[in-house]
Amino acid sequence: MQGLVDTSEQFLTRDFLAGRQRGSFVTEDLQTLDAAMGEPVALPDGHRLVARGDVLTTATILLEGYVLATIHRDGRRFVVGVHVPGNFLDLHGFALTRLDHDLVTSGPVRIARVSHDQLRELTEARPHLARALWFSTLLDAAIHRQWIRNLEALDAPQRIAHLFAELHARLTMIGHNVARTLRTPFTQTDLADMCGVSAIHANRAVARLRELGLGEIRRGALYTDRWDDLRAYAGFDAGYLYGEGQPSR
Amino acid sequence: MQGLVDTSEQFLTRDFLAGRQRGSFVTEDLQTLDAAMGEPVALPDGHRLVARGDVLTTATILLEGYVLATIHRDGRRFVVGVHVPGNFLDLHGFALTRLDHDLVTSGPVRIARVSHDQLRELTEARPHLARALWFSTLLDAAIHRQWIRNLEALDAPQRIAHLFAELHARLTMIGHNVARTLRTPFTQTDLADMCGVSAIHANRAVARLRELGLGEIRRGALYTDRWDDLRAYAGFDAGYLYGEGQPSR
DNA sequence: CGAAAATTTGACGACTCTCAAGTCGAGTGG
DNA sequence: CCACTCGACTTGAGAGTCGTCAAATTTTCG
Repeated sequence: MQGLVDTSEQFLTRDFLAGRQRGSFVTEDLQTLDAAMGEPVALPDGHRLVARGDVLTTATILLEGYVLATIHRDGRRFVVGVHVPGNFLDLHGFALTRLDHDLVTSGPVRIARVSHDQLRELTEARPHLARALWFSTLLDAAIHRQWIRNLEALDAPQRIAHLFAELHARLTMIGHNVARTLRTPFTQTDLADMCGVSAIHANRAVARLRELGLGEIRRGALYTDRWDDLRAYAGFDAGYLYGEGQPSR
Repeated sequence: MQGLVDTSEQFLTRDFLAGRQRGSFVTEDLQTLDAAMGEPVALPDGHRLVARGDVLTTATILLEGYVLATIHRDGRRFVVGVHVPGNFLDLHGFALTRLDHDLVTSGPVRIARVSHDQLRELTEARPHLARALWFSTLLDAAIHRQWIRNLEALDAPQRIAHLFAELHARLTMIGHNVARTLRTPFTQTDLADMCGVSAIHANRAVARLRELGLGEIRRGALYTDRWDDLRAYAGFDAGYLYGEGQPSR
């Protein structure tokens, strides 16, 4: 039934900027980038791809799975970002040399790498590609800003709802089917660290969403058929994701 | 006494990436960028330079003063970033076309603009300049990540302390003298909106810092001679600002 | 001086944290 | 198949942080 024709690895960059207005970014740029990438690599859960302060010489694209950006302090972990397939994980390190955070897999993951040297050549030869790569890092920044707003504006149940609403939108952009079930490898502790609350309180927040009938979260998966209500509850507005639909207002 | 020789406007980009490892970014690039910029413009307090969703055709550098990045929701304002002189305010709009947030002056401000068209020419002709501009937006993102961590990890007094510690570091990089007094135009309501707490609670947090002897905040200005203690209290680590000193760990 | 804005204080309730204990679930060895 | 075990999840209680409402005080500025 499946596997007769496997196109999933035909283009490593298939999901890169998928669902976005790629603008003057042409197929040829994508193919060139694709050709520069190394072989896909599989990594297990909990693998640290990059540590804060490491000097980077390659950039990594996420093909499958989830990766968390974390900052540690006094033994506690704080999650400052989530990557989904199609994201360059450490492209910030191309210009910054080092990252200010760790990158850790959440669940099994597949990635592919491209060297900074090749990236430098490609970007100098292809302005559109350079623009697209820049664009993708600005997208990260826009998501960061939304997370800041969420932490400033929302309580715990709303933050968790917003997180899943965002993942729903981002995964939809890359063609995942998340109509009624959004599966993730996240434990409630992971959710807590992403939302800036204690694990115990995250549990109560999950219970609250269940009470409200907005969704049921079990072992990382959110089951719901009320996405609109969930989004409204979280104050979710997809503008900041710069999807190819309408502008942000 | 003043004004005999005014060098402050000789280079509009004087503070751009000042204090950072500008790397292969050469003086010639700076001068070229400088030449492309329009005349400086003065703006009053509370002026909105850019509204969320506006289609941008220019980029703006901040010459003097402070500008807040804000997101609004249900009539409430949330501050997601602060700009100091030398920052490009809306460079994200160069690749994104629109911004996901508003940019509003806090106190009197001076800016200068450069058109996207000129910027496009410059960046395509000068890879180093393109890299430097990209770098500066990644710096914004790194600051965003730190703010996320702060909101996740710190209580109100610590958040305010961290904010001033960050401003101290950023202003020092561009040569401001903030040895014992850091002046800002921020009201306690501004501080509250930056830290994700109510204005009343921000007031209590300010009082707490005074009680602890870490500093006195009056009309936006922080008076202290205990910067080290303030930084320790806030868990401040300058690595994320990518100053030209040491790496982030 | 007088109006408006900013700051301060008090009271009470809501949200969230920590400590402690108990339950559930998947995988292991007998 | 059952007992065991470890991690994840759940629940309860008490305390700390923070939000809101209300009102007083101080500062700014026309």
